[in-house]
Amino acid sequence: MTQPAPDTTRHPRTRGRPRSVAPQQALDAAVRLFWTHGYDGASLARLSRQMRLPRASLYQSYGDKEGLFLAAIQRYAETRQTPVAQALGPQGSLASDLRAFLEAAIRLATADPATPGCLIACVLADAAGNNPRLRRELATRFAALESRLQDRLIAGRAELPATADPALLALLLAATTRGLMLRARAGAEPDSLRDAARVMVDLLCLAAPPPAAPPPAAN
Amino acid sequence: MTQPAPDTTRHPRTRGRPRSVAPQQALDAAVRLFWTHGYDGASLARLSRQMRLPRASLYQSYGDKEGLFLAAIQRYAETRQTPVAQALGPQGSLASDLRAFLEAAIRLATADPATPGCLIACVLADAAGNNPRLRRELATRFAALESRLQDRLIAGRAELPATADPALLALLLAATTRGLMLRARAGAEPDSLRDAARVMVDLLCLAAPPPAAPPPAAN
DNA sequence: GCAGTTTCGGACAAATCGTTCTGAAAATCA
DNA sequence: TGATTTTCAGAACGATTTGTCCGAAACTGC
Repeated sequence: MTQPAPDTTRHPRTRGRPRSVAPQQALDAAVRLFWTHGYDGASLARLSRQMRLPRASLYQSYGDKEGLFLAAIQRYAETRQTPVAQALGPQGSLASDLRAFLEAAIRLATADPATPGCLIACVLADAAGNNPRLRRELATRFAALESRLQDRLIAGRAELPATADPALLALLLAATTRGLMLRARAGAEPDSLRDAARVMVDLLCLAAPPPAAPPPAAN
Repeated sequence: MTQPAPDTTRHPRTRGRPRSVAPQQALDAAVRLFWTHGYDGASLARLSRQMRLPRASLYQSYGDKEGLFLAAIQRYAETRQTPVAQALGPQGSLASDLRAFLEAAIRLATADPATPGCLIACVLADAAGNNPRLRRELATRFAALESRLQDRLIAGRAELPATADPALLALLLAATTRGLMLRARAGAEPDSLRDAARVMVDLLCLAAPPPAAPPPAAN
């Protein structure tokens, strides 16, 4: 009654009554709600309302609240986190790629005042305190980002001090990134975060004397 | 009945029935519970049990759950955060003081497997998502640490690059510290965090050519 | 010993939580 | 059209939540 059934799924046709809202669109609403209110703070009543799905459908699709949360995390990772990681390239110098990465992370954490910080670093991290399954999910997500950073650092190790340990630097960079996003959740000026991020990259890359072959993109 | 009333307060004498447990001791239990389970995850039933105080006494003393949480945050700041900040000295070189500070922070976040991470950076940060009062509390706590770091950096600016901005470096260092503690909550090896912290200090202080007067403590 | 005062201890109330159930609605297949 | 299948829409469930209440207990001052 609310919607004239706008197609919802791309799959040719299913048997029963069509869903009134596309699953991805519903998940986006769940992402926003968890992002804003946290795992415990987002109640099924509000989730059902914002997602425009009856509670029964939520349990049918995701099993329980934890399953819905994990699906929202997955959706967030695909639509929000992956683009940030892709800013790492490689497409420019290591320094410029790192700058682009941190810039994208800060933009993600400060774009919408209603969803400050990072869903994974701020919300999942807290919810993982109790729940072993969520804790494993968090560890996996953290390790994935660190692995991605490490790969980029190895690819650009010519622009790093010779003694640098890519694994350690990746852990450090990931921690700093999350710390900046956490600071955004507490309400920091995006520009000050940007400045701090630039300092971080300068510290990392200016510590290395420019090797024989200077990187393509100077700034 | 449970306890033979072990004095509880230092104040000479109050009128009515003495509290069965010292307020600070009770708050320590609240700190542990919030630290482990988060704000929403720590129910009044468990808090009352672990603190060995009836719920009525909790509401008498702290008004509501939020007030109790803020009191626990205050207690945590006094007993856990302040010692970490005091490691900043100044008592040695800037590099060694920063190393001591980060080491203390990492130790705090990894000492007890039951209370991983930082109560402020991990738990309060999440709870601040909704609550304006908690959000202001978080911003205040964050700013306090950054101010303390900035003071130490200014005091040791001779050991920093001349172009360094202490305010920005303080923001960056605080973010990195919180990111490392967040990583600890997700379950990281303390030693790898320590190594990353050392890299951070090296990046910061080795970027500066040693000035005329070398710092007292070399390493 | 007798008021006065404060906390204890546990029950209680109202609301909200996650979860399940039921019947009507809306589509496909035959 | 009629049978089948899936979702919608919302009520209902038991458990748990925060917050309150009240009599008994334990202390001080007189």
